[in-house]
Amino acid sequence: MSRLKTGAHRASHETPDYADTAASDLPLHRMPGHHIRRLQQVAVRLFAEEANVDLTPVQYAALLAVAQRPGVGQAQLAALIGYDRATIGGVIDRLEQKKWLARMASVEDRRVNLLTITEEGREALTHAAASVRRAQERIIEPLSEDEREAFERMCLKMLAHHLG
Amino acid sequence: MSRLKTGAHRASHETPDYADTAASDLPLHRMPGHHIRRLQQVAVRLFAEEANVDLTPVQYAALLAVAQRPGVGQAQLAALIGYDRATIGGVIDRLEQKKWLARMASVEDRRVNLLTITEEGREALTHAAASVRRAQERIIEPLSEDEREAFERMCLKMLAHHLG
DNA sequence: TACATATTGACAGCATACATACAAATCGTA
DNA sequence: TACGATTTGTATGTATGCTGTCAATATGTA
Repeated sequence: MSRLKTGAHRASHETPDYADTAASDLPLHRMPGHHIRRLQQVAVRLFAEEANVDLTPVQYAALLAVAQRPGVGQAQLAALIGYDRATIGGVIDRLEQKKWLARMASVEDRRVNLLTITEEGREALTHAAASVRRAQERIIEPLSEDEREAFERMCLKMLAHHLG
Repeated sequence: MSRLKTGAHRASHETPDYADTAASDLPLHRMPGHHIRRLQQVAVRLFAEEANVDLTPVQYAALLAVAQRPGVGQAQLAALIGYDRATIGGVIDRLEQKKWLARMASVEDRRVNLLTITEEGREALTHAAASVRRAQERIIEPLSEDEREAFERMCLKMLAHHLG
C-alpha cells in the first residue's frame, strides 16, 4: 500500500511492478472471457467500418432472419438469433422506423406480432450483403485457413455445450 | 413473397424452406461475428452464475486493474483493459458507490482522477477470485487442452492484429 | 367449462459500449 | 512565453443486453 503515493505517470514507464493481488487472480490475458469481450468490440467496430447502410450487427441479423422466415413472431425471432425477448422489441422498433420491417397482428394468436420485411428492407439487405461479408472476413483475417476452420469449430462446440 | 401468408407457426415444423435472400448472404452460422457475440453472452451469463459478490465482468476487470496499478487515471485504466473512456466513468461511479474504489485528485495533473482500491475492495477481489476462475474455466470446458491453447493463441492473434 | 399455468409483447430499471461535444488543464513548439 | 494541439473527465444521445413485472391471451387439465 505504500506504493500508493507514487502517482499516475509512474507505472507506465517502468517494469510492471504490480501491487499484490490474491494468489489465485488470473491475469486478464489468461481469461477467455476477456478475449471474447474484446473480440466482440473489434467485430462491432469492423462491422461499422464496412457498413454501407445504416445497420448494426444486431439489426442485420434480425432483418436477415425475418427475410428468411417471414411471419415469425418476436419471441421466436429472439430465440432464432439468440437475443433476449426484451431486447428484440427495441431492435424491431428501429427497423420499423426505417420502414424495413413491419409488425402485423396475428389472427390466430392475438398476442403475436407477425414480422415481415418490406421491399426497402430487402433492398437494404442486398445492398449490405457484400460489406457484411467483408467485415466477417476481416475479423479472422490474421488466421490461416486451418485456423479459421478450427476457430469456427471451437466456437460452435462451446456454443452447443452452453446453449444446447 | 407469396409464402408470406403462411403464418407464424408453420416454419418451425417443416424443413427449413427459407425465402430467397441475396445469393451472397452468409448464413448466421458462418459468421464469426455472430459466434463471438453469442460467446460473449454465454461468458457474461456464466460469470453472473458463478459470482459470489456483486460484481459484473467489467467491474471485476476494472477493480483488478486498479488493484494492480494503484494511482492509475481513468483514461489509462480504460486503455489498460480495453474499454471506452466514456464508459469507464460509470463503471467507476458504481464501484465508488460500493466503497471498493476511490477517486483522488492528482496534484501533478489537475485533470486526472487517481484511482485506488479500498480495503473492502481488496477483500471483494480476494473473495471473488475463485468464482471468476471457475467462470473462465466453464467457458472453455468443452474444449480439449490443446484446443484451449489454440483458442487463446488465435484470440490473441486476432486482437494483436486489430488492436496493435 | 373453470381454473391454474404458460406464453407473448411491453415496459422499467440497470449496466455496458460508442460517438460526439465540451470545459479545464497540460503540452509542444514556434 | 504565447498559443495551437492534445489529453482528461464528464455529459448527452443512441443501441444493445439482461432481470423483473405486467396485462392480455392461450393452453392444458380437472
